[in-house]
Order: sequence, then C-alpha cells, then structure tokens
Amino acid sequence: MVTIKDVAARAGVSVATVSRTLNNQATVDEQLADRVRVAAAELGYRRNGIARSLRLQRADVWALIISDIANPFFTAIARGLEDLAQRQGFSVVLCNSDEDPAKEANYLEVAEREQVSGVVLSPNRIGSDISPLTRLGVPVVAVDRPLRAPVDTVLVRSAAGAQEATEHLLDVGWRRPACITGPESAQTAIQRLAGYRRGLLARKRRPAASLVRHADYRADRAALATAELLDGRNPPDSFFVANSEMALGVLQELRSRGLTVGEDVGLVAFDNAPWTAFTDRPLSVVDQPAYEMGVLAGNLLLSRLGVPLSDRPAPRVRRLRTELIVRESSLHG
Amino acid sequence: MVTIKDVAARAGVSVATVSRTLNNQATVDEQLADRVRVAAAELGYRRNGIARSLRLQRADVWALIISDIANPFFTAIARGLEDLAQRQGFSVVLCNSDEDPAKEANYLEVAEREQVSGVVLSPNRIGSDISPLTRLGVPVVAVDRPLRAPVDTVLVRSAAGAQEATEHLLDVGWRRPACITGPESAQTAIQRLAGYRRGLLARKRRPAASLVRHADYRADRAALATAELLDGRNPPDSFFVANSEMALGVLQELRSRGLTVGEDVGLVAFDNAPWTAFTDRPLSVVDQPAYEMGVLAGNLLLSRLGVPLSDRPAPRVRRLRTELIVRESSLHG
DNA sequence: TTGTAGGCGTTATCAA
DNA sequence: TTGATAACGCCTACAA
Repeated sequence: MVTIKDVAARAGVSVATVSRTLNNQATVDEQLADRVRVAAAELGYRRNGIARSLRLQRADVWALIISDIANPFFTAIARGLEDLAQRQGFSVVLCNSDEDPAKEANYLEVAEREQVSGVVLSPNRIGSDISPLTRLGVPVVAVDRPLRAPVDTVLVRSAAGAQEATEHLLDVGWRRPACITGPESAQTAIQRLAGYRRGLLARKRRPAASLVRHADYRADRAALATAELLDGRNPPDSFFVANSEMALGVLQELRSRGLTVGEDVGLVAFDNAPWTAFTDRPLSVVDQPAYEMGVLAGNLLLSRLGVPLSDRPAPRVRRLRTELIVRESSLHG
Repeated sequence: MVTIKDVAARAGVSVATVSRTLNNQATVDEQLADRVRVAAAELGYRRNGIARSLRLQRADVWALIISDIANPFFTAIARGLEDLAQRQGFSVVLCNSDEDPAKEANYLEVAEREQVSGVVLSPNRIGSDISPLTRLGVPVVAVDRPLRAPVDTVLVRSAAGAQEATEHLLDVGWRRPACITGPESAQTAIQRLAGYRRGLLARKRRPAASLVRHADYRADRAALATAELLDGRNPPDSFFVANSEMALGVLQELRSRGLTVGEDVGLVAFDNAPWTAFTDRPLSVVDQPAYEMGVLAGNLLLSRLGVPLSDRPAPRVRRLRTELIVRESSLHG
C-alpha cells in the first residue's frame, strides 16, 4: 500500500505537506504542491479512508437503512438521497433491514462502528433504538415512518392522500369503496385507513367496518381480502388499496372473477410503481414524492453535520404532499 | 466514546487483556474475562470498527455495487448475497452505480478506501477498472455481466433461456416471433438475441433482421420498437422480449392497438418480476435465479478470503440455468 | 510556509 | 497468563 509517507519521500517533503496538499489547504507553496501531486500520481497513491476516519472520528459516508430494498418506493428514496450526497461529497451505503428488527439493529451497529457521518432510516418499529448513534452525535433522519426518539423526520401526508383518493372514487360515481390497508402495526397503514374514513365522511357516507381489511401490505393477503369483501353481504363496488403490492393481489382476484377495473369495479392504489401505468387498465394511483423525500432527508442530515450537539436545532418533522394521478382504473363504467 | 482503555481501567487489567477477552481468545483467565465483560457492559463499550480495521487492514464488510437498484433482478441478488454474508459474520453495503460509469468508479474507490474485504460487482462495462482492488488482494466477483479482468464470475445462461423461450413460442403455434433485446453494448442483450436466433434455427425458421430490435432495456423504447415491428411489411405474430421493463412497453403498445396477449399475440419476456404474474394475461417469463446468484457470488468471495494471493485458485466462471415459466401470455389463441 | 511529533482505538509481538 | 508497547495511516497542533 502506498502511504503519504511514500509520497513524501518521493516528493522530498514531509508528510504534513503531503497531507495539506491532498486536502487542498491553501498554505502550501504551489511548487511543492505540484511535486506532491506528481509523486502521488506516479506512485498510484490512494488515500486510506480508514486511517483518515480514525483520526477525524468520522467518515464521509452516510448510511441509508431501508426496510425493504425490493420496494420501488424505497429505492426512489435511495436515489434522491444519493444524488444529493454525491453533490456534497458524501457516499451513501445502503443497508437492507428487510423488515427484520434484528437486521436493522445489526446495521445500526455497523453504522456506529464504521463511524458514518449520518444515518437515514426507515424504521421497522417506532421504538427502534438509535440511542447509540445519537449519543455519539451522529444525526439520524427517519423517513416514511416515525420514530419515538426525537429526530428529524420526513413523512408523507398519507391520510390526506388516502382521503383524496377516496373522495375521487365517490366523485366519479362509485358508491361503496372498500379499503384494504396494511398491518395495524404500521403507522402508514393506520394513516391511510384514517384518510379513507375521512374521505367517506366528507362525502356524507358512513364508514363501515365491514368494508375494511388489514392485509399486511402483501399481494396474496390482499387477494384474500378482496375475495372476502366481494363475497360479503353488501359487497363494495370499488377499492382504495394502501400500496401497490396489494393492488397486484386485488387485480388478480378481480380478474379471476371476470371483473374489469375501471368498468365493473373502481380502484385507486397508493404508490406510483413503474408497472402501474402499464396494466390493463392503467391504475389510478396516489403518487408519493419518494425521490424528494430522499433529497429532503439528506438536507436535514446536512443541516446538522458539523454543528455541535449543544446548538443543534430542535427535531423537525416534514410532511410531504402526495399527488393523485387519475388513470383508468378509477373510471366509472 | 468508551474505549478499551476505559474498560481496562474499570476492570483493573491491561488493554491487552480486554482486547483478548473481547475477541474470545482462549488464553484469558475466566475470572479476569468476566470482570472485563462486566466492565464493558457497565460502560456501554462498543468496539470501534475503524480502529480495528486500521490495525487489521480489513473490515468485515462486503460491498455490492449494482448497476440499477430499481431492478428487482439486482435486488434479489442483493438478498442472496446478504443472507449468506450475515451467516458468515459479514455485513453488506449496497452501492448503486445507476448504470453510470463515474458513479461506479466512485464506489469502487470507496470500497478500496474503506478496506472492505470483498466486492461483488455488476459492471457497467466489460472494461470497468478493478485493478486497484485486485492489486490490494481484495477479491472481486462479477455478477450478471462479465469483466475483461480475470475474476470469479456468476452469469446466467441467457442464450439458452432465450432459445428455450423462442422454441416455446414456435412450439405452441406462433409462426413469426420478433425479438426485442437490449443495447448492443450489453453482453446479456447480445446473448439473448443469439439465443433467439438459435431457437428459430432449431425449429427450421430463418432468422430475419427485420424482426429484431435493440431497445435499451427501457419501456418506452420497447413500445416504439413494437409499433415499428407491427407496422412493418411482414409483422410478427409474437414477441420475445429481453427484460421485464421492456415487456411493460410492449404490453402498452399492444393494448393501445386492442391486441390481447396470449390470444392475438404471443409474448415471453426475461425476468420473473413480481408484477408479471398479475398482469392480464399473466406473463410467460424466463426466470433468472437471481437469489442463488447472490449466494454463489458470496461463496466465491468466501473461498478467496484469507487465502494468500499467491495460492488462490484460478478465476472461475459459473453459469446458472434459467427456468421457463409458462403462464398465459404465450398461449396461442 | 514547512516539518516534527503525538495520538485517534485496536491488535499483536515480545517479555515478564 | 498478563502487561507494556509498537504499529496501522492519517491529520494537526506546535515549533521552527
């Protein structure tokens, strides 16, 4: 391995001068600096980030710990965060907690051990323990899901989005929208259900528990829920579905019954997943500003970096608006 | 920050003893070891991975540099790699090169700087420069795409899969399958085209250049290509599509013309993306063993770790089989 | 403006 | 079995 010592020897200067040159400190004579740069290039010197981190007590790396890497919503957040980070000279490493608290805890530890400068986390549970990080002054930003601990947070206005979707279904002529939402353990699922209820109320309908199902955010559970609803005594004529994964299951069940969405049945789903625009019929969706959430999370991180713990601003919670994209699945036949 | 020094002081032993204890070296008296563990727990000691890495000249971390984080194929590889890594005591950090050679180069540098123990890479280009890593003895495994450099490689038998798909189309009764493949710069695209040709030949058909399009692996380009093909003088009656993203575009164009897949037109696509089972009609696909590829890549990494450069085995190339999953889109009306 | 030297937290060598 | 100590590569007072 080539070290600054080797470079110093070759350039005929001290290691201090090499270090200063490589870090663009102004106090180095241009001549010397040039010699250093040449020597470094000739030797193929690469800075040892580990040694630097040990000395500086921080790495120019952010960790993004996401709960489900296969979910396009989270990968879009990753893109947003990364684009910002790159512009600011940070690298982002992604860790996939896979909705598993143990994996999440492991990556939280990795982040701590490797002295990353900041962490963006979509926590598995509201009680996820980030104290080891915050105690060290490493800023943490929660995305998509809140954390009990007082940290900067980026959420989407799930309830408002759900309400808008529900009202839309009613406004175009559907009369009995059902709601298939996520597990009761998920804040987002609860919010979306609440929004659905508010939408009904706003249009003078009585929410009925018989039209609501919790389905784990998974396709097959949603298919089951759909079957149940349709076989019920007073079946729905349309569906508000709390994520795109579940929409897949709903679509499957509807098709197996020969029901066409946007004609026999209305449908609006959360998440503007890439495939939703291409199904037959294209899905009306509630688009979440995932990319922007990543950027915003990064900015929140930035605003705390290098600021001493004592005079850091109070935690901020930002709630971003969703956008209803009306395509064909919500059309009233 | 609590260091082993603090722990040593509290336990009334030397730092050496603390280090030995924490690393489970047998040579420590049980009594002392207990005192150390108690002290460490009381103080909330956490090992500093940076310092450890500096000393050991390696980190128990692998880097997975993938070319497109939004692609379910790559995220499945990530899952496989990670599951194996976790079992072996390694953590995996994911880096998204986003098909951008500059980003890839950056993450390759990050991997080097942070002294990861191994790198799994789906290279943007066959010529991606990994020499800084290999020179340091850091094992690199290429997945999905080959590298000019001599490294362990995990590929899928793309050509065989494409051939099987094409033969299947012909066998069920389609007579003029077209091929929409990826950019000529992509090995996988070339392989899949070659397989398509072989499939035709195997069934005594003459491949026609007029039935082949290169479409960048993107949906909109594939839609265009589909339109072109359909408007041609001697239009195809079916399609072999080289990835699922493009299948989306093909589907869209077909629908806009009132054509139903599995009835008016045949279709088989590469990639068993989650949504492909749920479209109307469900897609017949060529399933790639992505998860297994991740596991295999990890095993190749493992087999080189700790083995001195001099007596490492020659690079190995593993080619995994695809599986044709026949659903409805390839049915002949 | 440049150089010397100390230390970041660990592990490993060598004596005791 | 234990402890003192020297690295690992870098940055930055401090001194010159």
